[in-house]
Amino acid sequence: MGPIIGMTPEKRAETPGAEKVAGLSQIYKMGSLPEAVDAARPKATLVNSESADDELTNLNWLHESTNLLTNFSFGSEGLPIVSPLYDIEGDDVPSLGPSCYPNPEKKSATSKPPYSFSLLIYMAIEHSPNKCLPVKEIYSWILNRFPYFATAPTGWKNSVRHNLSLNKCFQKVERSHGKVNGKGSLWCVDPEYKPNLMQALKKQPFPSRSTFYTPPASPQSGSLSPHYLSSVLKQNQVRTLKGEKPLPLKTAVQKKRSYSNAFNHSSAMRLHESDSLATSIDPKEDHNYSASSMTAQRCASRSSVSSLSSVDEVYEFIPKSSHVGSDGSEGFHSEEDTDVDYEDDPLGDSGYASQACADTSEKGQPDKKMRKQSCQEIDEELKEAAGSLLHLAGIRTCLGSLISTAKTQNQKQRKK
DNA sequence: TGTCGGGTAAACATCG
DNA sequence: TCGATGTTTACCCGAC
Repeated sequence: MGPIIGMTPEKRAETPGAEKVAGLSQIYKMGSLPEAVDAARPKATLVNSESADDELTNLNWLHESTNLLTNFSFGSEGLPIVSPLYDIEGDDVPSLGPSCYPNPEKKSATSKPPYSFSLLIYMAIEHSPNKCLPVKEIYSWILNRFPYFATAPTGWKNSVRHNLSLNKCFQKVERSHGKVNGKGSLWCVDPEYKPNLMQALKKQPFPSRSTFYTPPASPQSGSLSPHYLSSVLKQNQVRTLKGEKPLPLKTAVQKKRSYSNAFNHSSAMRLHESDSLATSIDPKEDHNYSASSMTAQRCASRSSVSSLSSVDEVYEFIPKSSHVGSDGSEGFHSEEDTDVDYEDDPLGDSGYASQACADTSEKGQPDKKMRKQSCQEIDEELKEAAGSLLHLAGIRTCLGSLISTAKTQNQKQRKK
């Protein structure tokens, strides 16, 4: 892969510990890091991870959805945004999968991932809710995602530590004193080097689904296919124009919750995409908000157990056997699958409100009134959410046009 | 051919 | 004392 700018081994010249921590303190204005990261996030995006998924009024999913929608249209620096997701999503989206890997399906799950240790660490850290992980959890993340390392010689852990120590991209943060988190420090990605890492990540070929093992999150997690979401969005735009009530998107979201863990969890490119988008809008923008917090929100929103700090805990929550689909694909769910699941269990965990309303009314439950009332309340919230989505979509559109206008002007100025 | 990034191994120190 | 963690050094390899 290409060189990562600024990754020269100069850390030894730095005084370990104090300066780095101080540096991060400046970045995060922190006491202990998780709190500080939270504090660094804009209030509007602050999420109680425990309730994020349950709260119907929570609009993180809108952030995510609009991000996804936008990411389909453009990437940063004119680079096409491509993703292993595309390989999964179907024919209607560009796919680089097969061309990146000859016979990707034959690529063993135990084959070496095409990412450098720096990138693996980066992905692991970025994938964590707090954007910082202890070494042990970095190991776990890598192990979970790349089974190759389960059978690989133990030296890889040394390499991970070596990278953490050597790479300027990674900063060590002392754990907060109040917590008993075991020994060792937390490792974070230096925001200054994020673009470099992103650049390096972009240059990576996409691993096959088997190489990049993607454990699904909790059943409650998941995001939407851009196509599905955009279709609902379009419908709602039409409905709004007609003066009709928008479709309860949140309901649709919940219905589709388990739609695609791959979509939700292909962290490499999801990081990629979100960061690309963020930097494409304004490279000077606070990384914590534009990239990290968005990813963090996804981590928070994608899983009801995301309040657990450990990815281990999250992944252990779901048995690995469930990752393998009937078609042999690992950790990926087709839309059809989840639809079937949904039909099998329309209420399920998804809390599909309208369906619940219909069911309860049909069955003539004694507390009809109560249920009807709660259904109405839920619908109100759903309307609100739908409205917000439309609003955000509008903002995105405006931003998109502004960016393109700016680019055009920039090009014109350059020509002059 | 030299440089650089990446991978690996190893030694050593520190800490819980 | 032991194991995990962190740092440093050295060497090799491949890409450019």
